[in-house]
Amino acid sequence: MSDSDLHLRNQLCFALYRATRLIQQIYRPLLDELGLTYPQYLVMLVLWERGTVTLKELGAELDLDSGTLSPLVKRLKAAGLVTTGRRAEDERSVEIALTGKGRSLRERARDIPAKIGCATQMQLEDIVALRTALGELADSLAESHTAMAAAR
Amino acid sequence: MSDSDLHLRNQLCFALYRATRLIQQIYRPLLDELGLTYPQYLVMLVLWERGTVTLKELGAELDLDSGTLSPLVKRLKAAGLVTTGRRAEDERSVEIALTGKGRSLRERARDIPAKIGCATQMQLEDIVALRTALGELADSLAESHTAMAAAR
DNA sequence: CGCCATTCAATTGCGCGCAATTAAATTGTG
DNA sequence: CACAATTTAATTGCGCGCAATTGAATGGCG
Repeated sequence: MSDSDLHLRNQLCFALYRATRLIQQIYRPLLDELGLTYPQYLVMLVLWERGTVTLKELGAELDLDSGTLSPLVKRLKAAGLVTTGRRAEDERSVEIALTGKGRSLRERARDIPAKIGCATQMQLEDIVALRTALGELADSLAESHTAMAAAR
Repeated sequence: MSDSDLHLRNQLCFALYRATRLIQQIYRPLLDELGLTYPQYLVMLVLWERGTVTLKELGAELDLDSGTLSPLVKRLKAAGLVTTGRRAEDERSVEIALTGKGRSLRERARDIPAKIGCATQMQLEDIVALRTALGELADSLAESHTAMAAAR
């Protein structure tokens, strides 16, 4: 344990924070053309995979809660990309479904990953390795977090 | 280029986004004890290294602009951790300096990196490798971004 | 020197993230 | 069945991030 641990550039967390914001700046002009923000794009990715999801499932997939997702989905709805409605079997749940417009937006998003990959200047295998390492880190952090929450 | 590129879990960007938010959730209870948010903590790290910085230098270090930093510094000032003032040689610049209270807060922050390291469940060498990879990614993204901005 | 361009910070507006609260529907239990 | 506990969303409030605008100080150039 040394003082160097408190140096900004020695912190994994700052490296994550910086890389995350920089990569979102690469996405921004591409997503602007689709009229989406980055979190909205993530929601659309889930919908393009599944067609229909509940808000709760969306939250589990993205690690986000209703405080973030409710207003976000409301904006997607206002943009005509999704419809929402309570589930008949359980009226607590909200189901979110793609509209035709929402589904067709996927075509215009198709070339985004390639453009991003280009900006990273990385080999595909390095990207995959980094993604895998980050996924494992996130999983153990999620575990630590729920363990700490349970201890309270 | 296949459709799988549009799958959420195949995106490096989502792995970054998720890991960043999860690690900040580990920081939160620790920083709550110091009365800091995570971005405020980053600013304090820079100040603990340098003692005094201008807003511009702070922005260069953290990749943040005055729209984010001005109100953030105002809150640190309200908390009695820093003082601010215009530089005599150039009245456009704002200099931010630690107060005694701000400097002494460092003692209470000293054990945070170790606690975070613990939560990651990673070996130190793996953490360093990941941090290095993220730094390189961020650097090439920053380069792509300025290149694209210049093209406009 | 006079004037225009540049630099630097502050402000405004908007969309997240997230904690905390509220409200409604459902489930579990006596 | 009645009633308490749980689940699910929506809302409120606050602090970022970031684009865009504004205003003041400085630098450059004729």
